[in-house]
Parts: sequence; C-alpha cells; structure tokens
Amino acid sequence: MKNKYDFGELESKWQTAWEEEGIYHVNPHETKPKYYALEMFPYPSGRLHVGHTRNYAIGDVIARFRRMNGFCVLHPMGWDAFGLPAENAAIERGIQPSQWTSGNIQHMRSQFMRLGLSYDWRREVASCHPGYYKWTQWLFLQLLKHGLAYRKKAQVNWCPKCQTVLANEQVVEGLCERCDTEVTKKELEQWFFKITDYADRLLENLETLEGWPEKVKIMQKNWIGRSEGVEVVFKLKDTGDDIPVFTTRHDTIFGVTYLVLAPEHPLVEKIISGSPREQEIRKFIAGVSRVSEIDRTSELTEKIGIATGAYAANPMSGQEVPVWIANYVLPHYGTGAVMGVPAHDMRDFEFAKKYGLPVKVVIVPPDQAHCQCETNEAYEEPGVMANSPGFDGMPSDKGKNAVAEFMESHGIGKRTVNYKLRDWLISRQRYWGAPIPIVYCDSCGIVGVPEEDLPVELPLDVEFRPTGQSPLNDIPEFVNTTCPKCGGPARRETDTMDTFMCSSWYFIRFTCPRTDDRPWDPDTANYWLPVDQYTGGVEHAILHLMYSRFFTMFLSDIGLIKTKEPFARLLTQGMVLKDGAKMSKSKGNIVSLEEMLDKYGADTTRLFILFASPPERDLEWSDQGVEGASRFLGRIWRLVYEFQNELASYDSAQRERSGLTSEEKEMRRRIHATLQKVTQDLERYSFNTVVAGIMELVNALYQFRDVARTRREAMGIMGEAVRTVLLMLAPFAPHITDELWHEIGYKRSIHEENWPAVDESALVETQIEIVIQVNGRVRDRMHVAKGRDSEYLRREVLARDRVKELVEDKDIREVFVVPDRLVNIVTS
RNA sequence: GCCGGAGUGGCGGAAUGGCAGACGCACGCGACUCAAAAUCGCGCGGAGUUAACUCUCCUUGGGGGUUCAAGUCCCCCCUCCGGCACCA
Repeated sequence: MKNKYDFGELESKWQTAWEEEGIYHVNPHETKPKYYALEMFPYPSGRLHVGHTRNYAIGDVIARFRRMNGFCVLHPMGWDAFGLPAENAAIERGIQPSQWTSGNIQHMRSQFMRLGLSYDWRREVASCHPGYYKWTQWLFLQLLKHGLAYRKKAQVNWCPKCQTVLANEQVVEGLCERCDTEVTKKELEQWFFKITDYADRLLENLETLEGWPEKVKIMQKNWIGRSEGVEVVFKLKDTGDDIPVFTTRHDTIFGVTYLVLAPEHPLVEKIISGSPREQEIRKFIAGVSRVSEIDRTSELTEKIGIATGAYAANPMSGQEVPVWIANYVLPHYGTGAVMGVPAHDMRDFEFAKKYGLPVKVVIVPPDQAHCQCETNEAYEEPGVMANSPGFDGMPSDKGKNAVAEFMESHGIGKRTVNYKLRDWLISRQRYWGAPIPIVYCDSCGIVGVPEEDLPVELPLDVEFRPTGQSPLNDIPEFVNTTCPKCGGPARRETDTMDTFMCSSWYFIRFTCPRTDDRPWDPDTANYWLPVDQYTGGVEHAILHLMYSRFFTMFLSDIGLIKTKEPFARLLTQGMVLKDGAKMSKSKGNIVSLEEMLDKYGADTTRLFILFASPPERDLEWSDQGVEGASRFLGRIWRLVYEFQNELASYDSAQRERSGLTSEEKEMRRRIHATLQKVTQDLERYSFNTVVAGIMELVNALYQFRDVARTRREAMGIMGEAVRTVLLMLAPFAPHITDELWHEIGYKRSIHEENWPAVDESALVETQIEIVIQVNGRVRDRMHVAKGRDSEYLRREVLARDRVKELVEDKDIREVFVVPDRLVNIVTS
C-alpha cells in the first residue's frame, strides 16, 4: 500500500474494473425490492460542468445507498440529444449536427466515467437515435389516434432575416437571439397536443405527490391556473350578435359600464366595417398587433383602447353599454371579451379613468352601511351587493351563486371553468429533431405514417444554407413521398417535434432500452415504474415535469403503463454559484470540471459538492473547501495506512465485545451512534451532515490510535470503526473506499457490500450528563445513571452546593425536569 | 403586485421548543524539520471579569408576543434570492 493517497491512478483503475465486472448492471429481480433512481439526462452541449456534477453526484449517492440497502436499483443515463445548438454549430462550423452531437456525447460519456457514477451503461439511450425516435414518433401517432394531436393556425415568432420561426426562448427582448433583427409574428399551421384535456387531472393529482417539493407543485398549480366563473352572453344592439364574456366576478355584473373585445376578436370585423371611424380603428388594431405578445401581456404596458361606436345590452339589467377594443384583453383566454367593472377591478378602473367611462359601485365593504360613491380605487374584496336589483344586501360570495343560478335558469349564462394552461405547440421549423410522422396528400389530406413504416428517418447529410430555413425542405427525397392511403404523390411534414416531447417518456424507455418491436415491454415497464427518486434542476419545474406527467397519464389511460404519475419523489437541487453569482462565460467565473478532476480527482470533487451545502440550496463554490475535502480523504488514507497490517489480520470474527474498558465501550458507542445518524440523514438526503458525521468519527479515531495499540480488543474496535467509515463513505467517494476496502483484506468490491447494521447494544449509555438551569440559564451540570426519574433528578439537583448557592435567598417557584436531559429551577 | 424560499461567527454551514455556532474553511499557537511544505495536536462569536481554575453579561435581519425554556411557535416590519405577472 502506498503511504500517500494518489487518486489519479486509483480512480481510473477502479472505473475500469467496475465497468469490466459490470457491477452496476441491473435486471428485474424476483425477491429484492426494486428502486428506480433517475437524474435528468443532459443535453450534450459539449462538456459537463460542475452544475451537472452536483445533480449526478446527488443521484449517485441515492442510488448507491439504496443498492447497499438491498434494493435492486435501476440507475441509467442517456442523452437529450436533439436541439438547436447542434444546428447553430452546423451553421457556424460547417459540421453536421449529428456528428457534432455524437462527438459531444463521447466526450461527456467519458466525463461521466471519470466521475465514477454508478450507471448501467448498457441502457444508455440517445433521443436522436432512430431506435429511440422511432418510438417518439409512434407516441405521436397514438396521440393522433386518440384525438389529442391536432393541427391549427397559430401565431409564431418569426425572424424576417433568418426566415425562420423562433422559440420563445430564442427571442431576447423582442430581437432574434442570433442576428438581433426585430422579431415579428406570423400565422402558421402548427401541431398541438391537447394537454388542456388533462388540466384538471394534472392539477388534482398534484395533491397525491407527497414526495415533491411544495414549491414545484405551487408553480405547476399557478401555471395551470384554474379559475371558476360564468360565461354570460351580452347581445350586440344593432345586429343581435352574441358576445359571450367570461368572468369570475359575476356578483359585480350590475356594475358593468362597458364591454371590451380583444383586437383579434372575431366580431371586431363585423362591428367596424362600414362604421364612420373604421380607418381610425383599423390603425389602432394594427398598432396593437405589432407589439409582441410578451410585451403586450406585461402589466407595465399602458392600457390603450378605442370605442367602436357599438353598444351591447347587459343581460341582467338590460342596460346598454359601449363596446370598446383594448390591448389588455387577450384573445386566447376565456372568450376574448371582457366586461368592464371599473368599481371592482383595478385594470378596468385604470382604463375607465383614462377614457372617462363611468364607475358604478355595486359591492359595498361589509363594515360600511352606505355605498361610497366617490372612489379613487377599485374595491376588489368581497362585500355586500348593492345597486343590483333583486340581489341587494346579499354578501358577494352568496351573491355569486345566486347570480349564476339566475343566469342559468334564464338561459343567459352558465358556470364555466377556465385555465391559463394552453395546448402544447410541438411543431418546430427545425432540422435537428424527430420528424413529425405525417404525410400531406392532395386527395386524402393529413395522413399519419403507418406504424410499420416508422421511423421516418432524418437525413444525416444535410446542407445548411444561410437562409436559416430547415434543410429538410431542400431534400426532395425526404419531402416527396407517396400517400400511405391512396398511393398517390404526397409531401412529408418537414417540421420536427419539440425536444420536450423526446424527454417526456425517456424514463419509460430506460426500462426496456433495446426493445425494438414496441416502445417497451409492459411487464418490465410496470415492474420499474414509477421512478422512485427523480433528481434535477428546478428550471424544469413546469415544462418538462408537466409534459412528462401528461404523457404518463395518457399512456396509463390507453393501458400502456399502469402508473398514473411518473415520479414518486422529486429532488430539485440548487444552483452552483461562484462569487455569489451563477457561473457564466460573460462573468468569467466558471469552474472547470476537467481541472478539478485533474487536480483533485472525482472523489474529492464529489465529496466537496455534497458537503458544502444541503442539496436543495444553492452552493457557493470554494477552492479552499475543495482542499478541505481532499485533506479529509488523505486523513482516512493515512489512518488505514497506519493500521493496515493489523486491520487486514483482525477480521470481524475475532472481535471481542465483552470485557471492554470504558474507553473502548465509548468508541464503539460512537461508531454506532454515527452509523445511526448517517443512516437517518441519508434517508432524508441531508448529505452535508452525513459527511460532517463521518468526519467527527474519523477525528475521534485519531484520538483513539494510541488506545488501539494497547491490546487486541481495542484494535478490533479500530477495525470495526474503519470498516464502518469506509462503508458509510462508499456512496460519496466510491474509488478511495473500494481501494482501501481491498487494502484491508476484502476481495469483493465495497459497492457490493451491504449497508452496516446499527448494534443497538453498543448504543446503551450508562452515564448521562444532565444540564442544570436556573431561570432558563445553564448554571451547572451533573452526571447520573441513564433513566433516572424526575423525582430523583429533582432531589439530586437541589442538593448540590452550586445550586444551593445560586438559589440561596430566593424562593423556588417551580422545578421542571426533563429526564435524561435537563432540570430547570425557576425562582421568584 | 402576487406566490414561494432564505437571513445564524471572518466564510460555507449545524441544531425532534431543552447546552446556539456541530463539521469544514480561514486564522493563531505548539510539535516534527536545518528550514519550509505536508502532517499531528491545541485554540478560535463578542464584551467584561479573575493571579488562576473561573465567573458574568450580550449574541441567530429588526420590533413585539406565547412559554419554565424560542434560531425553532405566533403577529408586524426590513433585506436578499427564485417563480408568476393585464388570465377578466
């Protein structure tokens, strides 16, 4: 054994050995309970950074801990390999997206290896592989078959210079992220998934996800944005057209003083054409639609509107109110028309003040007898209805029900639920994605590619023209095909799928990564699913995690899997910061993972990351902290080195447990108390305190070295301690622990060992320290036998000289005794 | 604006309502060494007090409260971080 910890040689040695022996390979097991540990698979951007490392280090500790606890652990890794950066690389460097991606995957896989992560690499998947995206396409067809995939016109972000569609994330402050051209909007036929059909279930099921952070559940809840209200119909005065309006405040219906339509509302055209102010209004609408949706929906944007000259009748009061058009009404939410109640809605109030529209108070605060007719702000709280014939005096919450019932019984409105959640637009005018398996035929229309013809393969050798258009359009062999129905000439869909689609089911594919006649084998998938522990960044709290839930619900509805929720427990780890800020190239505060691995090795890097901060909190990078982690591993190395011969020859069978000295007993107590704490802390993912606990034990062992040398029994305890330390540390620092495990005489890998059991008998303490307080302040302490009752403790404490001195001239009012803990004497 | 989360030594961070500051970093001292590094050991919130073992007081963003006892529970306020943001 070397006297010095030399991580470089040792780490690569074990990585090779583990891979050769396949110790992390897993298959369904008949008797062991299953455990599916998963970390979010990365986009192969080029290299892993320390942020990734944190994610994967956390996941690896969880997987290894479960494995040692007798679970059959599925722990796979793969690549979310489609996406835009590959196309940018193609344009910038003239390299094929596929080549660029596979080069990155190779490099990053080797980085994964260097980190010593316990993956079953036989199960690796890449979403850009035809064997994978064949089934992504197949899933698209299932959605199509069940009426959940449909096509409609939608506005998309369009860069006139690049001649292409941009995703929202590619629009930076209204400009194209690549060429800084102002982004415009364009109507295109797009594919959508009807995720809104699942809105209620996505919301309701959140309550069943006990292992999810509250924060993520709230974010999803807000995103779904369910709101209950009524849809009530106003009639246009001249034409008699219906204008349905959605409101959650139907108790304020008598306070309506105007109606507003979104500029995109279908009735707008009919109302304005031929009106005397037609030109003026058209100009206004054009002005509004020029603004991007992001700016338009910002609260900061000034509310502007224009009167149409038309009037509509309030179905409850019969009162006629002017119809306006305004930028603050959104076409996609509710009915695209809003009733204006300035007295009880801040936005309406602001708008009414600006344009001189009347304010009519119909809700009075509960504590006010009379209506306050001069208001300078909207009263939005509940109150008592007023100026509402037939409903006056009703509390507004009751009034809502009464109004809704009245509307329903008179056929002028009905109760409705609205959601902020919109259908999922999955079309991308991109090359590097899974092609949408659709064919357009002049006689048959939209035709799904037959399942047996999948995959629709992406041509790999493509030319990127500076037009920025998807190169698929330029490949006649791809575009031109025959209609699967009629055999006539047809065109292929050239759009590809949103990459979130690829990542919405990969956790199922991992259960059967090489099955090629179906997406997965149901029995195997049902054996493994759901994922028991999912670990990843909180940035995916909404999109990825909600899409995956949607897919899982759909697949369970059509009987392809049993589980209704994909991830039983979710851990969202915090960011890695340097100098208080997120690492970024522009700030120049990047910590290079490669450098860390070269300089300190994987074990130290992992240990530091897990020790520096609790997993869900942000982590401040510290080079000195890394030094500390490195020093600790060196300390363990030297401890084992010092006792190697003795440890190798004293196996556990020779361990003496009776007739121990008090010092020896205390050492054994510490070993098992630490083991107990570490086990508990691992269960609750408190990795930083686990490491701290092991450090404390090692510190104690350094103090115990001289005792250990005194006799055989003591050395036996040293051996027990070292073995326990190595086992506890194995999930964190897998290389050094395996090396030392072999150095003390074991032949099998430490990663195939079981988690040690706490010896309860070692924990029994005979003497206990009792804290003595006077008026809540610690004034003394004493040692007594464990388990003494309150009466005994009270007597003993009051008999002490120190206590007598302290309470001398005062009356003792009360004495609180917490057995085995503390005594508090309260004096007057 | 709304919804989350956090605020504890010089720093990262510990603490089922029961000894605040575990563990690590930084720093100081000692041992080893010709010397340095590495290592091993000791100390380390602040103020005061004692010749000394000591003893006392203050201290978990600020202010109130509940309790024998509060970093922890309740109310109000401040700061920082994250998410949402005209959703009718």
